[in-house]
Amino acid sequence: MPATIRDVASLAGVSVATVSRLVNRSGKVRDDTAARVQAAIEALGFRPSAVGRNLSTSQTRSLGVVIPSLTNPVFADAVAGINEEARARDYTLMFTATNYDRAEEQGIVDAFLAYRVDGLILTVADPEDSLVLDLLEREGVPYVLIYNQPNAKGRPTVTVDNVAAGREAAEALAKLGHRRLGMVAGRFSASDRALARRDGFLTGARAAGCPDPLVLEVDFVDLNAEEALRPLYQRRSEAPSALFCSNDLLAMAVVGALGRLGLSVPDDVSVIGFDGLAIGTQLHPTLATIVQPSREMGRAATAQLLDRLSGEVPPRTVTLPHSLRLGESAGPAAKPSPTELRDSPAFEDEET
Amino acid sequence: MPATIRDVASLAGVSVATVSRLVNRSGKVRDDTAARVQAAIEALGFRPSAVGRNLSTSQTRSLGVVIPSLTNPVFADAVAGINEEARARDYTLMFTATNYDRAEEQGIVDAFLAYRVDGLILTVADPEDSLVLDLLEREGVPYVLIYNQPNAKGRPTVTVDNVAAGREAAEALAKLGHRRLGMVAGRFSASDRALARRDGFLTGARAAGCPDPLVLEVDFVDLNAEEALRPLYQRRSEAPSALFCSNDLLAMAVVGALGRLGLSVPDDVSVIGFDGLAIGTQLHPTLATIVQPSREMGRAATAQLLDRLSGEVPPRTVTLPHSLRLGESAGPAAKPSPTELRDSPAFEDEET
DNA sequence: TTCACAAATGTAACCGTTTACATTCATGAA
DNA sequence: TTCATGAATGTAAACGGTTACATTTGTGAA
Repeated sequence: MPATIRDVASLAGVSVATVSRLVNRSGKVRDDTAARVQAAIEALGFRPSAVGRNLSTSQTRSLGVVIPSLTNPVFADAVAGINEEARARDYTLMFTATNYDRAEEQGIVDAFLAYRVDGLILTVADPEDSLVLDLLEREGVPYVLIYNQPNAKGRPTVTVDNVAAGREAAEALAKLGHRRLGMVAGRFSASDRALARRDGFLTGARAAGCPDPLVLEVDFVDLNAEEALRPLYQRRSEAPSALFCSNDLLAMAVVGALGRLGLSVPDDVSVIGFDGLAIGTQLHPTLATIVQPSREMGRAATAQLLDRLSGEVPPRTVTLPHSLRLGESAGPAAKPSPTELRDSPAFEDEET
Repeated sequence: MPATIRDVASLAGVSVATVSRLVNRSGKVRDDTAARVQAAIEALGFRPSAVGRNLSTSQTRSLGVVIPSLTNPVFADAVAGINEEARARDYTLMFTATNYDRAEEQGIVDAFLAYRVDGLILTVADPEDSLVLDLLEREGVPYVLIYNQPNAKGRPTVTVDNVAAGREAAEALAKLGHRRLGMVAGRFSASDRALARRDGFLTGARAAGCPDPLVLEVDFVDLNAEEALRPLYQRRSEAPSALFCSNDLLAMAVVGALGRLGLSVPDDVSVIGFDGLAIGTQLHPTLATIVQPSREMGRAATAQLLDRLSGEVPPRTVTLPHSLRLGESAGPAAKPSPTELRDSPAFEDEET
């Protein structure tokens, strides 16, 4: 139905090659012919078909984006960054969320490959053991991971140092005087990064001489933070006085749940999240968190991928800097009462 | 580089037509030939090119999605719904965010049209006066709006009744005893729905016999809620005791800002948002809000669009039900002190 | 066995571009 | 005027599928 390059050519009385050259500035055309062709293009409302072009050039100038979920704003931020960079370079995005479902992941990548995307940006459950990534390698389709941990298979990733960040979270809490630390995380099976953050957190806690933090794994998708925390805070004196959460959304829920359990943040319990969601700075108390540059990660991943497509650079793993944002939700530990001092499991570790 | 249908055909010793028929189940092929072809497909790792198919069938089984921003989870939720429905029907999504920028909007739609998407789902700044929508009409490309207000031009939209919802917000606050109402909104120029919510809110306030609410327009993208609210709450007795916010993200920021200004929610000020973001139920206090079924809106828009593509239904505007979720952030108005009673502008309106 | 008819398969044009290569045109030098 | 040369333009073959139509094969009835 829409006008084709042949329609334009015949209306302007030139060959398709000339039209193509003009449209793509890929060759010289005399000014007067150019004007005639241009007029024909406008008269017909000619819009070159990317489909035809894709077929003939065997590239699509499109990228596939595969992330677990848009419900977590951290991914939305990354997609925003991907979108910006792709737009700037005149690439188009094919997009989908997998809802943490591996079969879905596979189906989607199949679809993207059928569309012949030039490359993919994705976050997968486990990069070490991922059929989709194996498939991409086999087919030679370039890709970059984001958020995923750098891994033994050397798969190119743009991320932050989750282990170091976890360690810093523990250190920060210890420096505030907390001894009884805890961590609340989503299922580790769905998130290699949460696992890395935990490892760092445990290391940091030990290094600071704290007893091993309690780690609470919760169902992030269908969360009831209050129920999850209630048993823990039934015996308040033994419960963690500071909680590290594997992401900000979780941290916000934890702060809310503590409030509803009658505990004050940060007076009774400190909470620190991970992600650096913008909304965290607006809340009261503002959310303490490890900030990762999500938008920038999206941009960087896209930039690398597109550079690779134009053959300039090899795949590589990039670690972007994170930072600690000490919001109001993390405060100094309360001075323990004499009884608590005696009962506390932390007591024996205390320097004297 | 990848195997083509001709490769498969020649390896299996059949014609391309037979391969095509098998792949698409579009015609009969004898069992033994089918097996031979199947074997060839697997041997070559043949993956039919959507590009070739698109060209020859002149459809792409892809949809364009254009929304203002992913930073607001309400859009992310809708996209999740769109994604689900599209996947279920085997359509692929091309996606982009416009950052509330009209030029960007135009460029993106141009790109999507070049890719020959079969249809579009979008949220625009102003559906009455939108060059992109005019363009789509002209080109005869089917589209559905989401979130946008039903409009004079009869453009198909999936939305909630924002006016009624705004009215209900006012009524709910009035029923809690509030008289001095206020509204905090993003720029109306970027959001026809915020405008509709305001209109409804004002109507509702009047109907309940409240003085006209103060309306505060703030910069949503680069928000400093505390600064925006401070002047208002300098003279607390005259300031609104209840605030309606044009979206949940704003409401969360307002609750936070009030807290930082030393005001308690809901004891000093009640806050009610709009959207029904999931995180609102996790906060403390939980966020009162008008819930709109974002995911469902995305699904419904997609379903309608795809049904139209298969020629079954005409375009139409659909209004989905919203509901009031009375969270903890909205509470009864404080009994005014005698002085306040005398000074209050609301006093004269009070029933006696 | 022959024939009619249906089932299975094949042939080739077409979808809308790009582009290598061929051709024509304009220009200035001889 | 003729010719060489470079600039401008044209021709036609891809690219990877689908599909109308033609052809071949197989089946059962006469």
